[in-house]
Amino acid sequence: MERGSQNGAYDVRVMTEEQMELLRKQIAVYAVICDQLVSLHNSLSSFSSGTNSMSGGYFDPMRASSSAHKISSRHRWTPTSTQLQILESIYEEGSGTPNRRRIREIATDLSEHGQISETNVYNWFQNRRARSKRKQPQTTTTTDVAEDAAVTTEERTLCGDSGGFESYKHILFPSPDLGIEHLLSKGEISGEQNSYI
Amino acid sequence: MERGSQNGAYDVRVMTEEQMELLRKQIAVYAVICDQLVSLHNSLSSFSSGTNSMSGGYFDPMRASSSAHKISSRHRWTPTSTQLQILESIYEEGSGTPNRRRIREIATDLSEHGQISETNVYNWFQNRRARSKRKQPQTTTTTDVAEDAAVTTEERTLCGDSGGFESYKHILFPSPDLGIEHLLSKGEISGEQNSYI
DNA sequence: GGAATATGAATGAAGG
DNA sequence: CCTTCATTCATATTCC
Repeated sequence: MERGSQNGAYDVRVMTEEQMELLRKQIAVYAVICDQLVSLHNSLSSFSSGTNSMSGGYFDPMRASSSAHKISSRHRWTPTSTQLQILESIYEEGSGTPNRRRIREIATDLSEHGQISETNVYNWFQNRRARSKRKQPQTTTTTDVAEDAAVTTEERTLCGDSGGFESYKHILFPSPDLGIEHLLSKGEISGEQNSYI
Repeated sequence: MERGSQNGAYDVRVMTEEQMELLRKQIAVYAVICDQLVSLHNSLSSFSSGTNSMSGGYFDPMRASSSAHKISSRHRWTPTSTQLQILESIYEEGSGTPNRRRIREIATDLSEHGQISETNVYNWFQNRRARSKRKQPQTTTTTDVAEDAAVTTEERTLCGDSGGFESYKHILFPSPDLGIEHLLSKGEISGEQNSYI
């Protein structure tokens, strides 16, 4: 890493005051964003549930951050976040079937970011493709259910669409990096708060 | 090709289910980010000010973030009693491995008694089988369990406070569109070598 | 109210 | 490729 370790023994303090300040501002920005999102979430839940109040109300933290994920992880390989990002990128690139050569490349590349083997990469692509393909054949035109709320079935299920979010690259939300000055503009942000810290 | 392209028929709803799901995911992502930021903030304040941590007045992270974990939650399908009975019957029937066609049949059949998808049926059989298999050999010897006890849950290293701010190395500020899947899937934000700064 | 349990769902890996 | 299994996670429920 480029973060100067050549400092010698003194690695304790790695941030300057300005950096610290910057960090605080960023924290504040995220706090604002989060606040807005909470509001949004609230409106969203009340909106989506519509007739059937209970089911639409809660959402899925989906293993967001609760488990610290064991260190040893003896059996199953689990891609690190960096690896996952890279893999997703490659997958998105469209080069549908990475051949053996490509697999090897990718594995070598990813090994920079954590333990990985070619088999892992291979399996990952296999599974990824299969999962994408296995979109639910039941067309998700579930819009009709809303009117029919008379039935006592409290479970307005959402069907198992899950997993098919390979195309979420286009997101509706602004990147915090972009929104930062806008959100904080009232303050006096000096112009160099761009890159993290 | 024909996969759900006829969505256009229903335009009353501005968001499709997928978009909604996407939004939920993003909200969850921001929740995670915000949570990390709060931790970071805490470390920061306790470090720098020491005397008066709250006075800085940068913002109050408002515990919303901790609750933000709960912010989203996707509803989980639950079979109705009728559905469960039918499923059990089919399972008992001995046709142990319902293939794709069978699954589809069952799903169609069960949809008469409540919302259900093929994936639900599939998962149900998978889980049912696995659980049956595990229950059986459980009766006898339990002597072997202790062999590899080294891997307990290991406290969450997420907030390695101690020194305070140097722990920011483990906190990254992912761009939401990039970090979405790994944040949502594993939440292993800490401990990995994420390159930033 | 928190631990223990049951269970739906996600996913890496194996087999064919 | 496709299917299946094993493992793990997250949530809902229940019990103390």
